[in-house]
Amino acid sequence: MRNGAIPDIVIRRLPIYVRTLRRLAAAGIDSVSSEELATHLGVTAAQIRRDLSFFGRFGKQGKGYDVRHLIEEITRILHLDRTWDVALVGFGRLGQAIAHYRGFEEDGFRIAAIFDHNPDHIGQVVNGVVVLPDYQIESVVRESGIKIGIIAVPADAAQQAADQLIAGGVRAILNYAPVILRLPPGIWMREIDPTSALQSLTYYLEPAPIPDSVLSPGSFTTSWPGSNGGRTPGSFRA
Amino acid sequence: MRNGAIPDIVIRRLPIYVRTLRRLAAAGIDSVSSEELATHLGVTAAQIRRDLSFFGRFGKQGKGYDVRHLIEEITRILHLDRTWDVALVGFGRLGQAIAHYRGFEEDGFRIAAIFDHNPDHIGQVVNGVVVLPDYQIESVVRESGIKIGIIAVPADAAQQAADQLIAGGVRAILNYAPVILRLPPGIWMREIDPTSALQSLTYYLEPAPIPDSVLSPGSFTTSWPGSNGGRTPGSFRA
DNA sequence: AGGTGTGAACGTATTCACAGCG
DNA sequence: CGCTGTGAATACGTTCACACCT
Repeated sequence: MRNGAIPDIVIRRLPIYVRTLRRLAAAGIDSVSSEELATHLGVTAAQIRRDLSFFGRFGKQGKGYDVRHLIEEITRILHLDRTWDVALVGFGRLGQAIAHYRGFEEDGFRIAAIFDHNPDHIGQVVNGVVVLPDYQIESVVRESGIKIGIIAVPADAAQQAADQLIAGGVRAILNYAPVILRLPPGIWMREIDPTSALQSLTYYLEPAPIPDSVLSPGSFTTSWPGSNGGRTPGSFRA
Repeated sequence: MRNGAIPDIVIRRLPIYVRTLRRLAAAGIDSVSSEELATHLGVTAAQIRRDLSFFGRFGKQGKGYDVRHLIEEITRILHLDRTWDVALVGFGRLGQAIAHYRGFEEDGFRIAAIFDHNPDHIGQVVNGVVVLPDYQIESVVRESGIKIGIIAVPADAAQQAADQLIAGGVRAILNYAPVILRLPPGIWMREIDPTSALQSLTYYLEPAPIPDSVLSPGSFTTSWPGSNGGRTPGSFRA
């Protein structure tokens, strides 16, 4: 069991561990070794053992980890043993898609407030939540004790949305806008940026379209080596 | 100018550099020092200089970088000086949101083929593109020479979607499904995973809702220190 | 002077390899 | 014996600091 600050990169892997462990549990598996779990995750066994060792000693020597127990532990570490209210700013196409997405709810996040600038959107109702004008962000967020915000507004409105959320007491932000947000210390943020993901992937593609000649689909579709075979970054690094 | 393989993490930063440089260009700025650019980006000047040095010597001593020229160079490095056709698999709520998203188009990506399993979706038309049955993925992707795929299907269908895309010649995948894809060597992938982003953010929040007493909003909303002040990970690390 | 490009130093993350426990 | 937990070794990424160029 380590002490001191835990690296953020370790924290970011924990949700994936939980997700995988849940699938194992659902498949009726109640014990895994770090080696088995590593295979499912596409990482090394040493990494899993080291990551978990930051928080405690959850394994049994010679046996492995109890799946259900490990799920509970990580769930507790991440504070996922409760439902979190979230404020969504932006109810354009993207915001509406997010508001209707059932996945968040299943994983313990509830969109408890929605804000937009456009009068046409204000007053609409999603899952019992009314879209409010954006000038109410600070007060509503503070009064409802919301600590998590999702930003789904155009780039030029994102910084202001962040400022208002933070003024209302939000301390964690999921940002879908393609801008770099300036955040005060103590505020945590993750970015969702599909466009730059695509724009970095093209680096690895041939500049010109290949004149569909020698396209050998053999050897490919079959099974294949462990995690990180031929220099494609594994699931996590990406 | 370095040689050999360039770290993927450097590649992933380049699109953000371009985005920021474009904003500067639009603001009529035609020259920046690494220091100025670093301020805009929330990273260190040394990192920018080092990153760029992997590809060439684009700066002028005592002057900085020519904005327009640097945009061109990075655009060329990333192969963004053309339009890329993309295959979208999945036309449920998420897939439809992606299909309608104008942002990709603006940045040089064209959704040129759409596939789904659900007969109700097949035959629908978006921007002149017909939704095709998923068993046609491999052949259509191969015949149209598409190298980039977007996966927006449920978790349990994602691996098969990936396999079919790859069988058709796709070499880069943007995966929205919450599963770890097994990919053969030579295939590149990025994940879009809002749920686990949220689930890792909650680690940093108090487990119990704070009884809204001392919520000092002072000192906050104002301006603040350089990039990475008080231990919130900067824009990039996140 | 002003700012790049880069060796060297540093810090962080991953992997090795094994002592020790059940 | 099998597998964890962890020091030690290694690999990787970032930052420092300065020679050098314009």
